Amino acid sequence: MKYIEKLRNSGLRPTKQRLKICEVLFNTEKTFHFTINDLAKIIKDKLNNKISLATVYNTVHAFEKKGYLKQIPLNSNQTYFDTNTSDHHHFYDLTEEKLIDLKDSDVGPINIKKKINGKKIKSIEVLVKLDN
Amino acid sequence: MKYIEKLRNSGLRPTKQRLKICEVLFNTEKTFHFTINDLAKIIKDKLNNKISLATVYNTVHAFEKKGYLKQIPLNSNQTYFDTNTSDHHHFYDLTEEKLIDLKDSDVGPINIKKKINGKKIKSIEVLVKLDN
DNA sequence: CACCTTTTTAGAATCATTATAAAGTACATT
DNA sequence: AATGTACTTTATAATGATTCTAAAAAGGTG
Repeated sequence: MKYIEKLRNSGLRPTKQRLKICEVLFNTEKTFHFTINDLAKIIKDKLNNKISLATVYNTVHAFEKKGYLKQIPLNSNQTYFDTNTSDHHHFYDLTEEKLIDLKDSDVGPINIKKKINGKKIKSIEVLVKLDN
Repeated sequence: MKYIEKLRNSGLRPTKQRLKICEVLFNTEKTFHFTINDLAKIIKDKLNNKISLATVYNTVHAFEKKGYLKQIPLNSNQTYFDTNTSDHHHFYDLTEEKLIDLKDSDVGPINIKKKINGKKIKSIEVLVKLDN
């Protein structure tokens, strides 16, 4: 399995649960956005494979810490994650409550002129809200 | 009182509670960021004036709907609001968990090249995360 | 296999937010 | 000023996402 090494190299034991979650998250052509509940639902319904909700939370947070997932800043009662960890931005369709990827080139360069003493820029994220 | 008209014009009855919250939010030189709990605490501790938490929630949401407040997209367990409703962006200091305003001119023009059929851009928000 | 550490798990706990429904208030009309 | 009605406030309960707990299970090393 191709994810065993990836996990070991990150200092995470390749457990059945983590490998299964890797399959769901990373074994696809396209990247996608999801909430913890989305993910738990996919595992239960599509894969007929019960993983405890606590484990799904633990794993997603572990993957995020390792840089395999990104949180998307958004005002929602649920936290959204993105399997696309490259620099890019989002449309958020307020009517349909759906996220849409914006390629970096769709936004053009962003140049932050202000500097804060002793602080480094870790990420720049643009959220474009859409209406009808 | 200067807020009575403002409220009436928005179709909101100028109740004691709403006027008090207006004082806290809008009767200051500088704009600021806050959570519901911050606001409830200010009312209770600094103003010795108990307003039910439900009312604080209702009022803040009413003000947001009328455009007097903006939500700040951020991954946090609490919702952050901004009394500055003009176009501007934010630094988020991950270490101190603090928001810092970025003037529009600190960021430079943002030109979204991609269009979505039948959708209008309602807002563009940039979040710059800071590290040590 | 034996040992030790990490991980999983079910269920409880937490905490922000929303819903409920009863009491209070604003305000237009008389 | 009294009345009626719709809007507000309030305390409290309900909801729902997330985190905690501590016991059982699994991974990995010798």
